[in-house]
Amino acid sequence: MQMKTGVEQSIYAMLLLTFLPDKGVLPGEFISQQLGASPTYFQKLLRKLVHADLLISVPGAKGGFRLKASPEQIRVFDVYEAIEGKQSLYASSGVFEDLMGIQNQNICLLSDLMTEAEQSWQSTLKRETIDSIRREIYLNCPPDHLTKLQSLIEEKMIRN
Amino acid sequence: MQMKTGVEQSIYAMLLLTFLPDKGVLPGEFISQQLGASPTYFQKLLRKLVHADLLISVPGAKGGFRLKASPEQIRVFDVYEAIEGKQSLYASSGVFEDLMGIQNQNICLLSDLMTEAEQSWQSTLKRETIDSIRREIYLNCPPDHLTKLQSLIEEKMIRN
DNA sequence: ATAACGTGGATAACTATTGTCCACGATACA
DNA sequence: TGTATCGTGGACAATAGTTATCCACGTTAT
Repeated sequence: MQMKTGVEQSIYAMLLLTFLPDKGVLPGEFISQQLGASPTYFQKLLRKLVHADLLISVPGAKGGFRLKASPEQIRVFDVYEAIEGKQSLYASSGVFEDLMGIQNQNICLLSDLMTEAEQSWQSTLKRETIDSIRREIYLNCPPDHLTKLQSLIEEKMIRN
Repeated sequence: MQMKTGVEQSIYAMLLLTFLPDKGVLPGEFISQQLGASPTYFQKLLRKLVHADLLISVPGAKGGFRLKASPEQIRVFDVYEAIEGKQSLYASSGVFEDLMGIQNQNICLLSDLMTEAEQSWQSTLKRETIDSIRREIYLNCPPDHLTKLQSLIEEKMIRN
């Protein structure tokens, strides 16, 4: 199994949007260009993020996307869940439970273990936020790159 | 993303094989029947388990499969890895690193976090073994079901 | 010899993911 | 009020990954 590439792209999109000043907005096509993603499919990802209440979309000319909450409040997990959905990594088929005659009991053998494993995975993703990644960028990124990107965004963004 | 159903089936197969007495062997078709899996595809899973050194296969008439190591030595993770392969859940595309001008450095922003999350997930799967699940079965399974299954296996198995 | 079993490759069916297209509604601006 | 720009949602196509089938082959017990 592999995580969808959309999760990575979405997290990067969120990161790009942290560069936006208040009330600024970035068109979806510009974001997808920066990430080298297919524009039309990327719009679908953005809509998922809007549905998950992570982004606000502004329709019409001078429209675009903006973070709904502050970067500190957006966990990496929230983005993950918005794209991947809420289904768990493991779904018991129930065949073995049948074989063992423990259909209706709550001893799930594997399920418990898998659930615990998935919670470990998720808890790591819940610990870090978009802001904590952004801070790492500020620390490790060459300053000239940062300012270049900043000015590119200010050029392409739209104020309302 | 979803875990392959083959992982679940493989773990159940390993559990079934713990019922085998020493030097006994179970044909692949019998195992797949018990698990309600497609016989031909299930053989492929069994071969993966053989390649991963978890099972021993005996060819020829009276052939079949048997655990290679004792159940205490086989971690759930080993089965998971045998079926899913060693590729990690997340593979960085590198686009964002390019955008930020940090291509060659080892600050990986997301990668570190994802790696850590995956290790959490894996460590849970490394903690439990086929034997620890088998013990749970012995504790929670109705004794008559257990003896019925045991005698079915003794009937279908092949001694060498 | 022959029947029963595992092996590995080729290939097909199925499913999920990714990508495209288009008609539509909303908004800014001339 | 018209037009250009943008997001929306649905239908659909392309691609990739997973599951399933088939077959010719090697091995072993009888």
